[in-house]
Amino acid sequence: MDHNLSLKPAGARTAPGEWPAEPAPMYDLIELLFFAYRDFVGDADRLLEKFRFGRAHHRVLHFVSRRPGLMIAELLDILKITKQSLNRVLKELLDEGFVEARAGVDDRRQRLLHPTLKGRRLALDLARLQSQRFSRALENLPGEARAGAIRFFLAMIEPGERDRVAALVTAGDEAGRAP
Amino acid sequence: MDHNLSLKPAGARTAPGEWPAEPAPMYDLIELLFFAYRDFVGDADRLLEKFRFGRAHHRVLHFVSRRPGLMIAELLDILKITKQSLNRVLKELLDEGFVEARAGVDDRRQRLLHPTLKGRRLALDLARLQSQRFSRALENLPGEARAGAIRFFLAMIEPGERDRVAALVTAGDEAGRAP
DNA sequence: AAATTATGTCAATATAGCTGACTTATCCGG
DNA sequence: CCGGATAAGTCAGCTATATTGACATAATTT
Repeated sequence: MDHNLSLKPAGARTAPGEWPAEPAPMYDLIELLFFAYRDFVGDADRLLEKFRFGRAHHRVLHFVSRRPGLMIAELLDILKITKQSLNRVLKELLDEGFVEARAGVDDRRQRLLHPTLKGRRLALDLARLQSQRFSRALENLPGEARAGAIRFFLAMIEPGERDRVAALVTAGDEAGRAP
Repeated sequence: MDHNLSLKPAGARTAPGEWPAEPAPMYDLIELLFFAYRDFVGDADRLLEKFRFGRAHHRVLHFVSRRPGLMIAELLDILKITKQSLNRVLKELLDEGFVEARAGVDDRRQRLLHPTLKGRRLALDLARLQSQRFSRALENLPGEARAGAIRFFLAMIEPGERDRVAALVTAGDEAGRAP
């Protein structure tokens, strides 16, 4: 099971007589992340297909389920897409009853997004699929692998975004319980 | 720097009096991988934009640079796209002199793909950008983090594909040197 | 009342992928 | 040497996801 893949030091592949010894690109990490991510989203893709949804729908449904009561503007900020892009996908989720929008209480211009029961179920099924892949991956790895992966992913995120993302990820722990 | 993010055990968030105690989805890993991957590809996207190329061009250029002499069929198999999809981007890379195709020696139907000097330079620049993100991420992590990440990514890949990918990743170590 | 904000909408465009159908060139086996 | 298989290219049309720009509406703030 141990593929023993490229665990040699990354640097120092320079012809003899060259100077600053630029480290070699980390092709192993680059390629493995590419394939790992592809398989990771592939799980969800197959389930989404049955509802004629795409990845865009998944992302919206996911964050609406994780942060019920989310404003449109917040969602746009998380996803970093334009409102026109969001609208097509969101409209389909609303029309087909996976998400519902309630007018804000203190500001009635706001449309606060909530998952419906159906929406929560699909979001949970999708999250379970992806969690299963993580579980299976972690099964054969040492116990600290999960915490290590979390720290690694966080470190990969753009520093300026890191705190926002960390807040988002932990915030979801409190929300998403009360219907 | 330590965000101490969701390092609590994942399971056992069930209302009192429920039975098989299904583990809670790993929202932290799911979301962190999403954001980490987005920033990871974002680096390359910005450079590619200057050449009016997209991610599709990047993937083709990357694998052609890593495995010079690659056949079209092999490339299709790696990327898992159709030849029609490949053709558009490959044609642009050929037209603009980043990649060149040479007829196979033993089988002249084959078009063996090679990066040009220009192509190799761009591929290297892109790989360097992404490697820098890995380096910066690993800087603040323990020494075993790199090997841990490699094992984790490999474990995330679909089991049936794992050996192929491992072979691909290690194979690149031998190729990519002789022009 | 005027300006700002939150959201929605119309139109056009780009990129990246897909299916299906058909062609060309080459190779290989009988 | 012929016929089938293989490697690749091409044409047409479709979908999904995103973009920019311009404009509309309603509610809130100043």
